Amino acid sequence: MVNLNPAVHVGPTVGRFCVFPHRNVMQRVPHKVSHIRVCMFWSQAVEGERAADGRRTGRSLEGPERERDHTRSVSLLEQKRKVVSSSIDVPHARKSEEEVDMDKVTAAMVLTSLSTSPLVRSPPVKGTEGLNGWWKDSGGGCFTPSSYSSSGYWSWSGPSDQSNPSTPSPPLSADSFKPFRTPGANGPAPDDAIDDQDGSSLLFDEPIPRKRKNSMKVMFKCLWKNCGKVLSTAAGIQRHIRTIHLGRNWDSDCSDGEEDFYYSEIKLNTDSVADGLSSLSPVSPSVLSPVAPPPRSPPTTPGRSHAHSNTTPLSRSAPSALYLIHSDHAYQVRDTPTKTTSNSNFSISWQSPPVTFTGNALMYPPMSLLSRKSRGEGRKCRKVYGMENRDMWCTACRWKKACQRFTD
DNA sequence: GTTGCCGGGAT
DNA sequence: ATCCCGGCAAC
Ligand SMILES: [Zn+2]
Repeated sequence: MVNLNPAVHVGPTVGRFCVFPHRNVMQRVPHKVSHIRVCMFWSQAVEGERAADGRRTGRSLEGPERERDHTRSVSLLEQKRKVVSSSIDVPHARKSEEEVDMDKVTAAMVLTSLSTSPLVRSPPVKGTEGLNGWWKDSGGGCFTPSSYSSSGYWSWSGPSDQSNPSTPSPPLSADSFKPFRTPGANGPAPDDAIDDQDGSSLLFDEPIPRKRKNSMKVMFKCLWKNCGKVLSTAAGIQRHIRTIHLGRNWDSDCSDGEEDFYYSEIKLNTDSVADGLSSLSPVSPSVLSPVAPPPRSPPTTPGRSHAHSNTTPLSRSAPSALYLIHSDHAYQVRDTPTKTTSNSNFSISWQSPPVTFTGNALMYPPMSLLSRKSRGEGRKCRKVYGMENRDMWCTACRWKKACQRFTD
């Protein structure tokens, strides 16, 4: 369509040479209606929730003449959210009673955490919709049994090695799931990485039941006046409070949770292992290792100048971005130098970032606001080659992803 | 206004 | 997996 006949106005002498974009001009035909069915990851039982939305993208040339017609987005978001909550306990099959129960509990917890907007822990999402951002993330992370493998990055792939692509996620989801789980829940699950002793996962009153990074040592401090005892396990501190201060009986059985109010979690930053390489271990190390070998905490991201330096050692995706940048260029059609990083599938944990926040009440605000990622200032393919040579751009640029040719 | 690119949709 | 785009923040 749109023939743009090259403005070959035959000049007096020569036809003016003109480069014009003949890129895949007719690539996207205006097409049909797409039902936006928001199929959440594990529940797609949404019916009646569809919006027909004729959205065509006639893209005839470059930029400015694309047309859009409908506005959705907000309502869409709304919908999604609804989906989540409405189908929150759509279990699959019959289960034993306990399990069903467990599901409910889980569901309840999820709901709870959805509705109580997280106070601190402002994830680096947009200012406007912190909650949404958060919600999205946890959605991906928590609810999917085998979430969305390529969770973070739009392209990842080890050309040759690559264990199967769907593996990476499990630890991930499992991990993020943790907070929402009831201690005994998974029956035989040998879970419990260091950080979550049975007792502690019960405390949801605390704003953030989130995953902890491991360079932190978490302690629990009794807040009872004049006490100030510090124990290393939640169970311990609970017991302490129950017995010493509340005068309850010793066996934990029915902890009505009251003691939760009297202790607080503090984290000691034992961050010493710096080694950057160790982090190559495929999945987020914290989850796998039972003993939480402090993998490393990148307080500052070495590579990219702008980084999203987040003071907390649990910084957001910075580190991963780091190796991603150099290691996965699979999509890169040309200039693919080599593909460093021998193997080790990096499946990046990626989703954890928003989840990170560690502390709770005690956490003083070192700086809740991290600088937003600044734009890399170097010019990129787009600028260099210009719109009209779009097919000289690197693939990433063409896809509006982070440029891989001119990395900063 | 433009540029870089994240998040996510479509295929 | 690949391609594309909406939209946003940084310019
Ligand atoms: Zn590029």
